[in-house]
Amino acid sequence: MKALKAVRGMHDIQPNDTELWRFVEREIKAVLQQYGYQEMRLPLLEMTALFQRGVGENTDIVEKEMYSFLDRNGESLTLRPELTASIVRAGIEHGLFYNQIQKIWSMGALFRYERPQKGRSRQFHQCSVECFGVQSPASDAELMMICARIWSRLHVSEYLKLEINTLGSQIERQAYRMSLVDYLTPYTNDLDEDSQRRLISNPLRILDSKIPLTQDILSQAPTMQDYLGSESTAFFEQICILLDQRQIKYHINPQLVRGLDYYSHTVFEWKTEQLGSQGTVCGGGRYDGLVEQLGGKATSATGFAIGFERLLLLLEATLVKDRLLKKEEISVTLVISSPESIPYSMDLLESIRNHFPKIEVLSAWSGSLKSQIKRAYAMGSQLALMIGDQEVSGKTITIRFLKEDNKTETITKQALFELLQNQTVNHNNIESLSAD
RNA sequence: GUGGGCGUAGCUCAGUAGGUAGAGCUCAGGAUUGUGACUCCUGCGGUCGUGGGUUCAAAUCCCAUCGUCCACCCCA
Repeated sequence: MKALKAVRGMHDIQPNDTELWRFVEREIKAVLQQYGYQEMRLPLLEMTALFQRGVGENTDIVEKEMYSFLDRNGESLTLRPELTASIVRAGIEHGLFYNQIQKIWSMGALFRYERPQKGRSRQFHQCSVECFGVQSPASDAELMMICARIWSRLHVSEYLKLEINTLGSQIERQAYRMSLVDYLTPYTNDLDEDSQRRLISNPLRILDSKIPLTQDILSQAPTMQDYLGSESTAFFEQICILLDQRQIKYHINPQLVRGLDYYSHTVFEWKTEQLGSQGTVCGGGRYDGLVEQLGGKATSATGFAIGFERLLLLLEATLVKDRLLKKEEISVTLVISSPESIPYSMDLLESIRNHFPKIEVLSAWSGSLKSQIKRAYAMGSQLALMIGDQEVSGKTITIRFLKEDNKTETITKQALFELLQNQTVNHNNIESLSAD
């Protein structure tokens, strides 16, 4: 029989790692709430046409990376390769964009059929943040500030660099695109294979080619800036002013293009050097045309997406992870000397759980005394509750303070509860102090 | 889709003139008759990724295949 394994490129997140995931999710949500964003939860499956129209027919995502299949009724469905299209679809469907400002986030699993490598898997997770109905550049700048605040809370600011660029309006972009094609066409044979292909399908993408010869040719090419109108220029400058004012450092990268078709005006990426070639942890920009393109009325929109796997890799690579995850719960571990102690102990533990919902109450119910004690230390408990025949018959508990010189004493259940009460109070005080 | 590295115990890995598998860690039990960490002893644990081939004999050589990692590509 063939061994059952996870599908290629789809990874289990194991118990050791979920704590970090939950921590990061919690921090991101907290920041988003500060800015008035609300959560939306969406289906994993959408009609294939949504992504064809939303993401763009000649993007790599649509051309070769989608998990598409026919439903039983013959309709083509696709596992979502990104969140923005789904959010826009849902917004249109429920009339959320009708003369309203909507600030929405969503997070979850996405699917792209790609060759797995570091920072890239076939099922991965993003948090996508979108602001609809605000045409001011303040909206673009604010999104970058949200990101900066998240990095700060996660202590990774120093590892992430912001790059920004503007693609101009649709019309300006098209004019530039034509002139770029005109410029490059005579050099077609000198371009690398991929760039030759993109000359037809998506010429702007050639700008961020890594091939030296292609970059040589591009050095004399017309630039986007030559085609920006005064409005677009002012819009971009306003964003820079706002970032400067808040002392958020950025680098203007004229080669920054981004692969999805729907962007216009602002595009930005947060990159790190720590993760090898997949260093973009967060990317976003303005996509004023998307709502209309998907059948809604024209609506300004900006947004970004954070890649969870890459963010977590960064936390691990920089060892920030170890600082973030300090165990804060009060924890006690039961140690019994024989199975005869089980009924008395079970009753005690359930009683503790009733009175102290926040305390972690652990038990192995088996193994030698030695191994149970070892486990109590390993789990980080403050207290071991040791129960044997003497405790059962005397209705007492022998406690051992695992964090303070292993002091041991035998006390009544009531005394134990008072002790736990005090510990909980002290613990809460410490917590509220450190929160300031 | 293209190229390269790697798949041996739960984990990290040794095993390179082909001779039917080892270590450390972890875990369990004991030395210590009711109390972790050090030390010592014992034990659990492997169809050597999978399938073919060469050979008296394959973890080792050959082929295929799958997975993984890194890079290209692309993006988060």
